[in-house]
Amino acid sequence: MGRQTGARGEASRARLLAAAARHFASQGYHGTKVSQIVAAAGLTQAAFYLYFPSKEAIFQELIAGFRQKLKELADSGRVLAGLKQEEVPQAVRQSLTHLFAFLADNPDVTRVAFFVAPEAEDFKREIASIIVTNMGNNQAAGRVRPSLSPEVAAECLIGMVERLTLRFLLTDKKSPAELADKMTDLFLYGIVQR
Amino acid sequence: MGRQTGARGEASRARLLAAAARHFASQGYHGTKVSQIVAAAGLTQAAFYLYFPSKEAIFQELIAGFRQKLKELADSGRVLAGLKQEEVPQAVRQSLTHLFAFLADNPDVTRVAFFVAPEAEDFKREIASIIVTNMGNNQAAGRVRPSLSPEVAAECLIGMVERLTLRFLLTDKKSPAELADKMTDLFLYGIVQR
Amino acid sequence: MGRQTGARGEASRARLLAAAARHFASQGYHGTKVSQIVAAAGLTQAAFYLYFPSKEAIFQELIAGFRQKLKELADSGRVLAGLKQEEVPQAVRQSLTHLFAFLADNPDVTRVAFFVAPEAEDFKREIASIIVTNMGNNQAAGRVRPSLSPEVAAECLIGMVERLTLRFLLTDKKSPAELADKMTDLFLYGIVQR
Amino acid sequence: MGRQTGARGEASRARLLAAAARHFASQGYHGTKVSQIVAAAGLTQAAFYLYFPSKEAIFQELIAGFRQKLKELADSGRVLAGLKQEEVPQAVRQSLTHLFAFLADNPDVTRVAFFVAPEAEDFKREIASIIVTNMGNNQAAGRVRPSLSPEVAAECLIGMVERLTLRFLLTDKKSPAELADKMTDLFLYGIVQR
DNA sequence: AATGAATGAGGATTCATTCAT
DNA sequence: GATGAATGAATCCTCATTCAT
Repeated sequence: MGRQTGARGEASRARLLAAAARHFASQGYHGTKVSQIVAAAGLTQAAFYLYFPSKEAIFQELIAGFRQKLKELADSGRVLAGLKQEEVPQAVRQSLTHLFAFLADNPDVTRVAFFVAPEAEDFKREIASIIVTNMGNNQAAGRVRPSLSPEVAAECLIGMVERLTLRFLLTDKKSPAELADKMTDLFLYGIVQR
Repeated sequence: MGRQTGARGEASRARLLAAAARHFASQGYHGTKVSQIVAAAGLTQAAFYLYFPSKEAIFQELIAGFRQKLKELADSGRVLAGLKQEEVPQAVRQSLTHLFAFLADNPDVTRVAFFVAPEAEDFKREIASIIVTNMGNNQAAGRVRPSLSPEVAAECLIGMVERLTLRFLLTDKKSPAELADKMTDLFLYGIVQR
Repeated sequence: MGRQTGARGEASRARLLAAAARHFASQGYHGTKVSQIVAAAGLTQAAFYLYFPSKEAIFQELIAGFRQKLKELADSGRVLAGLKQEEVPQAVRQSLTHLFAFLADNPDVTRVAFFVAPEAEDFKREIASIIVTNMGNNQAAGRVRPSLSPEVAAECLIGMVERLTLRFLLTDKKSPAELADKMTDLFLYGIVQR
Repeated sequence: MGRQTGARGEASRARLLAAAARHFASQGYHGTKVSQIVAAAGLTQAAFYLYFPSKEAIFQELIAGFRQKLKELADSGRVLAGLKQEEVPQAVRQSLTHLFAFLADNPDVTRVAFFVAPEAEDFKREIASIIVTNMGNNQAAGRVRPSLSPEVAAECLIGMVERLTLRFLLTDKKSPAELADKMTDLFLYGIVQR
């Protein structure tokens, strides 16, 4: 809990974080016991408290960095307004690819931050409001249909990402690029054949 | 566990279920204590076990009926294939309205069954596979664009419902009809201005 | 921790209090483990928390009543000023007899409230200030030598009671009456032969 | 545990002792953590065990020297018997002045040895028995009133010193000389106006 | 139909102490 | 002369569950 410098301590700390992510992801916060985390990290319970002041603290640390990064990625839709009509799909596809790639890289933390943290809902609302702003701008720029509600569209976007991530990404069923491709197609043009 | 007949006992049982739904919805399974449920129902802890064999059991009972009903609603997209092209939007809108209305009627149980139950994921997969089938049929009937993946579209549909429910329905921000309307527009035609 | 009515619960509660007093008295607060208290009371640890919200709480409850009673007894020196000179010794003797009798009746709690509680010092200061007031009055009434400092005399009085209690009363070496008698002689007239 | 020679080690050891005294004095034995002692001494916990075999050991070392010195001071009442009646007050006053001065010089250790050590009681009994002997001699020599019990008088003396020390000396409210003066007056002549 | 009283099993956290470096 | 890292053994407290009444 202080200033460990040695590589040995750093490694133990990292093992604890990884083990915690794994367990929190699959069993939730209350379902995860400190005893399980330390067992998975090959340490004793007392050692846990050398690196984290509490179970709550390791949980928070796990999602803190993730959140920051995700907010940045959510903001990538910002640029659409400046593009030509025909460049839009490619830009959306790329943003989503980056997003999915990041999530696929951190599967456990993604689960924790998205689905198990009690603050997940607040977090998603923050993300949503970023998207709402961008969606509004894109609407004003004539890139998005005027009949749509930016608030609703933003939530739908998040909902789609959420489910696709859980269903195809974290299960290694589809690659980030493929998923981004399919989702872009649906989100931009809808399902109806015209 | 099932031979209570008197009206008094039935009422107590119902109070326990309602209290449990409220608490599970807002604090999750592990976060909800049997002591809280009985306190909210005006009974003692021992009385709880007169009506339910365990905490787990009351939880399951809470979501059982909900699941059945929801599967029926999910299947309402089945009819699309038989419709004329111009009747599709209205039919989708109506299905979603019914769905949202049902969810809005059971806000606590919706939260529990959708967001707190660990089996929620399995349940959603069941729902998804129903939708996949219907989506495939609609695609074959030329109602749905052939480039779309039914699996992906089904998950997206669920994700949208999920987020909109959580965000606008359970918070009384939008009516079932309004939400169905906006979502239909987006899901059928996408966001892009053509 | 709620409203137990039954005689059974009341008895368990009383056993816990008695056991706690015994252990706190001989081993101090930190030295006493909840496990020891419940073992002595013939209960399990969980039962402890049926009656007291915490170890700290049972400790406080133990000394609360004791303090109140003791403050009353400390104030009994008040009446001296109205007495004739030759009645003073008898009055002091009687006050001390009552005091010692009370302490002897509650040996464990006396030890706890006087010697193990961290707030014991504050408590003694309260007692001291009551005595200081009375001592001052008695001085003004010509019953107490003017050269004495009431503050110092009050503390000395407390110190004497403390040591005599610990040494002779709680060990059953002297009766309250005998102790009061000897202490009165010393406190009133000092040790010097004239 | 005793072969440190260097000045550096000696200084660390001294810092540990001083820090321990401070903490034991204000928080008691169980309330003081080894981690607090070493933090106050600017060392790590492992270093503690370079100088002391255990927490208990540093505690004992702290009070050992103090006890020896105090027993000598307690014995200073011995000489009264040889004095003329009019020299007695001055001699008592001087003894007490020395005693109080010593205590004031070692405030932390005084608190520890007098009020926190569990063996403090045994120690005080030793002191008491020295005083009893001297008091008996002084009684036989006609310096002390024959009606007094030496045992009781000795305990009262200790009780007075205890409280006055805690209340006025360790709080810097009165000087050793002043305290000795007031206490002598009271102890020799009592409170009653004749 | 319900309660007062109790429990077993565990859960997070703390602390004195150790040891390789 | 000192440290980083780790541990074993407790400790307080919680909770779902039981049972005699």
